[in-house]
Amino acid sequence: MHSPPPERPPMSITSHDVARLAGVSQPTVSRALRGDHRVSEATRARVREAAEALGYVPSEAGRSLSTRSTRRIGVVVTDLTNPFYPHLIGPLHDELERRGYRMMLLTERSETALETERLLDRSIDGVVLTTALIGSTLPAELTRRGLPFVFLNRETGNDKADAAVVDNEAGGRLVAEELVRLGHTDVGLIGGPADTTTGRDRELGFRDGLSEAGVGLPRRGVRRGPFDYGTGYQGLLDLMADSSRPTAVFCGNDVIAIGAMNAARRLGLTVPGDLTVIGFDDLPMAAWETFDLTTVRHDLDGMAQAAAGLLVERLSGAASDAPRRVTFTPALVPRGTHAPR
Amino acid sequence: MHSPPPERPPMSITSHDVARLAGVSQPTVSRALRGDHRVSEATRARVREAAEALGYVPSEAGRSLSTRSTRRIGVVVTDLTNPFYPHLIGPLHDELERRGYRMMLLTERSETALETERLLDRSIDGVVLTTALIGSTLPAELTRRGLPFVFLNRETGNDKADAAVVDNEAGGRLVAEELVRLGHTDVGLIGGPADTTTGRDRELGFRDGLSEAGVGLPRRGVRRGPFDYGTGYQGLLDLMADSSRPTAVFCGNDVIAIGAMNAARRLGLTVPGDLTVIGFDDLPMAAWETFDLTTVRHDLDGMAQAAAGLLVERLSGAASDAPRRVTFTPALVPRGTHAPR
DNA sequence: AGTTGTTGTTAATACGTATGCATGACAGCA
DNA sequence: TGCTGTCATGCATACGTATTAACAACAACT
Repeated sequence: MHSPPPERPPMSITSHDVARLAGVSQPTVSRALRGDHRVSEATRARVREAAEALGYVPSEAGRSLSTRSTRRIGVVVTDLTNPFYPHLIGPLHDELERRGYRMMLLTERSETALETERLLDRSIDGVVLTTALIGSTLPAELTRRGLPFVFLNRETGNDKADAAVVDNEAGGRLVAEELVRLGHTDVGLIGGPADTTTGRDRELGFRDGLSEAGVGLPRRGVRRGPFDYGTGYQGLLDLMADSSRPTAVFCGNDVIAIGAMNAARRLGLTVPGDLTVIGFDDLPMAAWETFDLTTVRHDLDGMAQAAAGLLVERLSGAASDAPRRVTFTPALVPRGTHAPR
Repeated sequence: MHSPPPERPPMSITSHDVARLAGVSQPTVSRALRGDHRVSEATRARVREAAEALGYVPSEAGRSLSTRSTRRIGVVVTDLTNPFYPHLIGPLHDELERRGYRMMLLTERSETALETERLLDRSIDGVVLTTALIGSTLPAELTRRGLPFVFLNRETGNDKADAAVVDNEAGGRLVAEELVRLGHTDVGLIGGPADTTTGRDRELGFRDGLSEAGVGLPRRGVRRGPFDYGTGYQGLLDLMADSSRPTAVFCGNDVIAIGAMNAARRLGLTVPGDLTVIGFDDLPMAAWETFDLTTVRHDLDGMAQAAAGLLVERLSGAASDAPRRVTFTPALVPRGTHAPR
């Protein structure tokens, strides 16, 4: 069974009520409150007063229906409890707000048709994809339906679309160069998923950097998994259970690195004495004394702002047709978890 | 040169298009797709087929306008980067989803009139308040406007409304009793804001528990601040700069406790050797080896689910008028950060 | 054969706002 | 005084869906 029909939701004030009170027509109310210059000052004042008195708030649905735009942006994320995303979404929210848009968070676990419908019911004007997977068909679908979108942080690899991303390869290479400089020859990698550009490209750059210096990355020195704590924790346990223990490990992001450090602690390994650990992202957490994590920093705020800018410009028709990419350059932040071999 | 200003947003399929293709009227499409039993099987099939073929997705605005309901819930939060909230919002999102509602995240810094409007433009059917402040006028305003809401985690103290909360006083008392049992007589508190029920009541219970055992909590042994890392970090530095250094500190939540532990590390204090630290919430982070934090656990998921349930029931009119409270009982989780004096 | 249902469908309309078009008032000008 | 133009406002309508009421078609009773 279910709920009985919710009789009549409580009355609410419409522009007609305001019009009646102010002694004008409904369209005049609309124009007056939206600052249309064709309304006389006297009338505008009267309308404002009436609206104020009644506590009038324009209906979002009515406006959307009429203007065919919602001033709302959908942001697709999978896992909010991963600290990375709040730090990405915070600045994104603020920047969208600043540009007159509201953020609508869409926490999608999978790309079911049902989930996709939520993007297509015209309740949002555009989409920010932060957790795109390589090979995802969602972007193509959005393009087909004419719903503008922008990649933030991750891409799909194939789709040509607006994007704000870090140069992940460069970041991976930075870490490789540092490890080489420190004299490490037995290195490990606990990377992100292979079907994400962030996972793939960081690994790619890391491998390139190593091989240029003649350092190998054996297959059994590599573990991969979701960008979360568990991946780092289990990944390090696995790596260390193997006969060829690495002296340094590059982790796909800070959260993985923190998982790895905790596992190291459990194994009684000191960092960086017994093991060098390097992360990626430079979340605030990385700077905590407990971790003091050496990592790769990039401009998370700037990236989020750029994505918001790209999308909003496209929505306003100000953008050219060609997709635009904004790439941020990462930098190594040396802290306390790396040491010479 | 390129696309003209997108005067007409790209065509989109409406129920009229589906009707035309299926050779029926628009209302029939509406009924057929929504499973109205008065539509014949044959017609329903034809309509479904047509809808499928055209890729029809009903317009959310149209539906909202007509039904006067959006199946959307606004969730008010201040700071997403505080790990506590994602852990609260995750299960909340899932439970709302399960009950057929979508979550709309409203990240509000302040209670300006402008912000409040977003709650009142009829784009949401109800509100979950997770960061209510004691003395806030927002709940009264919502009541006045007939917008149902529920308190989750925090309350305002005065308003009588549905709420899902922990017994914060009991939690604080648990900690006091444990510290007393361990023989601590010089105790400190780094609490949450005094204008939050979570901050106030945990302190209240803690004080009660202490005084019942004849242990005092001197004014200079108390620091308060936002429920964040910085509060814990600076709070502990301050406490330890004072002449009367406590041997144990109760922190308003886990995030504060982690800040405090990091400060302890900076000061060269060992935990729990030199200092006992106890938190509140039992976030996953608390169990990390690095912290191994003794804390107070409560059922975060259950609380979020309860809040969703209370609100949805009220929306469906199934709830009685009387406000209902669901209170969760906390329990001490002994880990590695507490020790006898 | 006439009445009464029953079933499946359409027509008309409501929801709240925004906008193109028409209109009325009034000033400026000759 | 008539003509033109500007300004402020109202009228009619569109947006997309859901719902009420009306209506056919047809079966089932008297």
